[in-house]
Amino acid sequence: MKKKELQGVKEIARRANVTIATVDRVIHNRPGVSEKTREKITKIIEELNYQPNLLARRLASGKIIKLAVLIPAVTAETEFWDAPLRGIRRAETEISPYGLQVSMFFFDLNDKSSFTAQARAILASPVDGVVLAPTFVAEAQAFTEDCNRQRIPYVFIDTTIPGQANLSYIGPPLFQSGYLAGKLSTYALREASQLLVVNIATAIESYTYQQTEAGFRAYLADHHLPHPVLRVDIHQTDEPSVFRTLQPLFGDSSTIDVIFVTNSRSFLVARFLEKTDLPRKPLLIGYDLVQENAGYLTNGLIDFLICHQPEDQGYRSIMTLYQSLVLAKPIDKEQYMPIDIVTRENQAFYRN
Amino acid sequence: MKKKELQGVKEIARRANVTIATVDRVIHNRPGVSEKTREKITKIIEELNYQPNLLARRLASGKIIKLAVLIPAVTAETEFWDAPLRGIRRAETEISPYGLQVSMFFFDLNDKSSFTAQARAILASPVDGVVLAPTFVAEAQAFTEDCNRQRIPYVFIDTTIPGQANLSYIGPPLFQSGYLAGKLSTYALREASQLLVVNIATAIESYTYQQTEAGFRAYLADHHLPHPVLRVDIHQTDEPSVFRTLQPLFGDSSTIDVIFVTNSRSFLVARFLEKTDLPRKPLLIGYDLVQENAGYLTNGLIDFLICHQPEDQGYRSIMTLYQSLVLAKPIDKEQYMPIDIVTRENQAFYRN
DNA sequence: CTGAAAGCGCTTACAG
DNA sequence: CTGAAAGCGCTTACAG
Repeated sequence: MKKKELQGVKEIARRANVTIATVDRVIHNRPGVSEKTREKITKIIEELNYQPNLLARRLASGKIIKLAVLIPAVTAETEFWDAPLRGIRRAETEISPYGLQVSMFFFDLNDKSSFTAQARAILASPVDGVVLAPTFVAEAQAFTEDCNRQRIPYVFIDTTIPGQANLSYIGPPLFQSGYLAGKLSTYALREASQLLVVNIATAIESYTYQQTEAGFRAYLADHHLPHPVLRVDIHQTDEPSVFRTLQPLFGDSSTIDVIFVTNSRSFLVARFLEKTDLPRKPLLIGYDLVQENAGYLTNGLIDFLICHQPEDQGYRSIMTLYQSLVLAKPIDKEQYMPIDIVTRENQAFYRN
Repeated sequence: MKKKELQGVKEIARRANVTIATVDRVIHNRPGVSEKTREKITKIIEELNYQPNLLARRLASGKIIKLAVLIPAVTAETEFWDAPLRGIRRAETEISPYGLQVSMFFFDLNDKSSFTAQARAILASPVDGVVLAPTFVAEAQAFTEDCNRQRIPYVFIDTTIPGQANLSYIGPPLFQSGYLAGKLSTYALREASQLLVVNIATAIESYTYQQTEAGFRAYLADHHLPHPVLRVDIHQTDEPSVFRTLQPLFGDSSTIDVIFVTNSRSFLVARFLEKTDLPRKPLLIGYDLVQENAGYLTNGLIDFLICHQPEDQGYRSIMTLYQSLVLAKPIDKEQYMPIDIVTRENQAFYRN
């Protein structure tokens, strides 16, 4: 009577007096097992506190899990998206040995129809999970409805749409991010100061900008700061458009001491400041350590960049699907990124 | 003639007209293979751009890889170490399915001999890799020499010793961290201001404090700020000792407008400020979002906490060994953490 | 409803 | 110096 110490399904099978095939059926809730043996096996599984060996599982099932990613293409103007892309690639190399595969689909931030076309391409072939930036609200909703119908889980990255069935949102806490910008503003406030909020984007209606600005104003209100807040929306992202809009605001008697740019295009404002002769440089707060911003941070025209670890956002978006699909872990619906303050002094060590 | 598409070692073996055992020998550079077949197999491996299946490898070799961690015990006074510990635990659960095992060894920050005793305990049983905080220089060196001799790789966390054979250092860039503190100081500087650097620790001689203070002073020098910098070393970390030392510095005519505490014990200074009636609260800059500091950040007695993602330091230390030992990846000798600025406004989202 | 067998891509003795 | 075989802990048809 030698009882070898068996492991896993074998040990369960031995104790239950069945074969491992039956054990496997119970583990995966597959039909074709009598209630009696199902109960017996379930009990043993609990007794043993059985944890499946994931390596063996992935090795045995030849299946490849397919993930798709739908984000803006990286251009000179939208360099921001390079960082999430890097994070996605890093996650991919990390999990590809375990039988996962990631396909990229890029859309044009200036063209809603490109989003729809790419979304369609994703659903044209089999896919087990999706990461997307739901920049265009209506188009994104049409897509997620299809996903819901086909029971394909999806994760929002960088932007969110409230009230969706997304597995998770991975991105900044927008309101609080603007709130911090409000705080940073105070370092430059004098009695007569005015503040200026600048939105430079083609999709100004975005939930993102509203939330961010609301947070910014909330800080000032909470601290009873009476300084007026101006705001300009610049719909075209080219340099002439930006200059044309800003010039009238910075006359000789301008008291704008703080400029808050609500996205990564603060370098356009810095460029304006660079070419304009002002008696006193306003404090300039922007978003994201993209290359052009980095230069202006170094030379002092931009004072603060608020960042939300874009590389990590990309990484986490993939890993979240991995954890849900492969490890069956529960997932937090909101995964807020930290609100990082990047200055000239710490920028070299920032993980972008 | 049906040629099935074989994978991995099988395909290599088929092409080389040998068995997979021989292929395995070549892959692992084991002896007992004729030069001729070794060459033939090596060539095929290159042609195929063969990537071993790590799952299969770990599954087949029953071996368990053992890691040991040597860090300070978490106490009320050294709560900082709770965060790296959490990161280590997170990494452990992530990699334990792949046959890794982590053992913890804690030493007492007030007792060098406890470090040595724990170091000895680590080497008493088989171990494949070590993470350690080399707080006590001489003791740590004695230990790492043993590791060198036994060819056990080790990673430094949070603190480093220059010129060692450590696989990697994972922690803050100290000088630059102090430099940033210098920058933050300037928000409170008036013409007559003095600045105060406070070291509160039992091991004042540490390389860490020297570097940090050097960076702090360097910022002021680089920007031609003529304000005097005082410095006090407080060797005992109890409240009375701290109060006794600080009191004389904050007389009625004190012009100290900035206090920079070089480690996580800024809450002790905050407590002093809380109980002392000063005409004008100095700007207080400290390190690490430990609980006691968090409270003073919220109520405004501490203005800035500089943090270096301690949880992530722990996580990375283990993952670095994993990547080296299991995936045979090359490792950066310096893995500098970002220099994060935590304020009342963004503290809720900080990943500590 | 249950089982016997092959196989995932490797490693590990052991035999010759 | 090389090979034949068993096995790691699972999954997947297929048979009954």
